[in-house]
Amino acid sequence: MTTAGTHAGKRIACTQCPLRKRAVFRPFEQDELAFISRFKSGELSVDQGATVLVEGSHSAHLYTALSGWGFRYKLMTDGRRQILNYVMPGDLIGLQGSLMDEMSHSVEALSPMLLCVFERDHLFELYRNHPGLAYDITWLASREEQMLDENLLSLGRRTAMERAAYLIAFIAGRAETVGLNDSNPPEIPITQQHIADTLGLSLVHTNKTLRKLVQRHLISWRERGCAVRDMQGLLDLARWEGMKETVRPLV
Amino acid sequence: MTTAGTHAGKRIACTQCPLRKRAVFRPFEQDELAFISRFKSGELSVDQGATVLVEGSHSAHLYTALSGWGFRYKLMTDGRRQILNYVMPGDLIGLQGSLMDEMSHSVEALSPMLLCVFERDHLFELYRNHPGLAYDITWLASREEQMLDENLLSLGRRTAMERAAYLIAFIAGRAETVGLNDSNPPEIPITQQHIADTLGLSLVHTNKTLRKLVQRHLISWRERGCAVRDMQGLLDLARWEGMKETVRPLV
DNA sequence: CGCTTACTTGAGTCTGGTCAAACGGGGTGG
DNA sequence: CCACCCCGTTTGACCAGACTCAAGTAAGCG
Repeated sequence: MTTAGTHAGKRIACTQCPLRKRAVFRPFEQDELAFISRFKSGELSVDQGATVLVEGSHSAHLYTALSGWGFRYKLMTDGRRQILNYVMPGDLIGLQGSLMDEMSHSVEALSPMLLCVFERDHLFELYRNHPGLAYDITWLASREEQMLDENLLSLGRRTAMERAAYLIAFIAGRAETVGLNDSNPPEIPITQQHIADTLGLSLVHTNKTLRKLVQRHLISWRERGCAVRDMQGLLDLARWEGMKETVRPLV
Repeated sequence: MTTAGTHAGKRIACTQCPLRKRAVFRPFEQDELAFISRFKSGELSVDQGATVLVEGSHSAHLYTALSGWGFRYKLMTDGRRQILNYVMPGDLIGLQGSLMDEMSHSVEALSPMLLCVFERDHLFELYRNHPGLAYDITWLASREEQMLDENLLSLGRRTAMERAAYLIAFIAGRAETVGLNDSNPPEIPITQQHIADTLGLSLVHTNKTLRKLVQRHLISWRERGCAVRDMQGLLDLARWEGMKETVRPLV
């Protein structure tokens, strides 16, 4: 819940960024890369469980996840927690804190994470001098909105089983496109409590639901890890078409 | 469900826009207004119940609501409907259709609506020549995200009563800041089915829940209309702080 | 070895869902 | 003018999915 991370100078130059080599990310122009490189003020490395951004704060930074897993969530005053979405490499976080006065959600690391740090003060300069990048940022915000719409549909209209199937297919699908499959089979480093807090279900009922998915050979579960065994089965069960992941920008 | 609307030339010049006079909207520079005026390609007037944008389409337009009420929603193939958010004057809609390949949700009018029409093809020009406006568009997208986060928390973690209270307070609060209170007391032109589809509840249970809110004198209800009678009571019941509505751009 | 974290499982309860029916007002065709 | 219908709302009876409470297991760690 607490814990910090280590700031460090730039270790990786943006031009060398390994993430950028992936096919999902659109190729950037030379001058765009140069600007981003200047825009980048450092790297932040955080431990599993560390809080990267906190609700209510007015963060001076904007981050792009480079590696690892995290999640965005909100808390109610009485402690109820709702996980809003998961953070994976290539995702931009903290935009709200930069644009509006303060963050309206928190972000926590699910695994060790490496983040690229940008100064919010330079954001407007980006808008002024690099319309293409500005457009990209809007595009990323719009994509986040799309994911939230999808999650909202799920919470509102799917049954527990459908929701669980949807969620796991959703996370696994995203993870795959950004190469979060270090282990084989690729595993999602998550706790049943996280799933419960995402689906809007109790821990106990989540457990029973996941158990059924395991029995149907759709997924497998081991402590703090979930792996997809039958993606199509999950999609069918959730009555979901899957996300159309298109080429996208990496700021 | 079907129905069209009438396109019309510009009736109102952006400089004369009555919405813009409201205190919630930040004052624009002369040149910004001039650009927006050129960017605006017309007005669209739609009837109650008309579909403004449809999921899966690749719209050539982008709209700003000028007057009236609407809502964004998604459908599952088997007909389940989830309302994602409500559209009120000043809201920008159709951005997804402009940035991404296609809309991932539909928009329907709850009342007659007047919309300002922009050409998606000119959007990039806006980014190129008016970084301030580009920034504003991102800001609006970010605000939408904030509202979705809030709705997600509600669906996931609030009880039926809390959800209903939250929703009505949320809508009424937003409506007030943009002056959607033609009638007195201001009424939300909505059906219990809409509420149910927003809250993720059945129609029957929604009815019973609303009935309780009426009995507690928190709201009043008449056919197709809901009015807040005790805003603080609703906020307390929902354990919600309300939205901090700050000055915002109107594109 | 004892403690903690994460996952399991069972029993009983309750919130919210489904089914069915009815009401009231507005509109329409006869 | 009246009968009829439709839409939105209301209510009751019954059912089930999800919640809470309570325990227990298994793995990891100091």
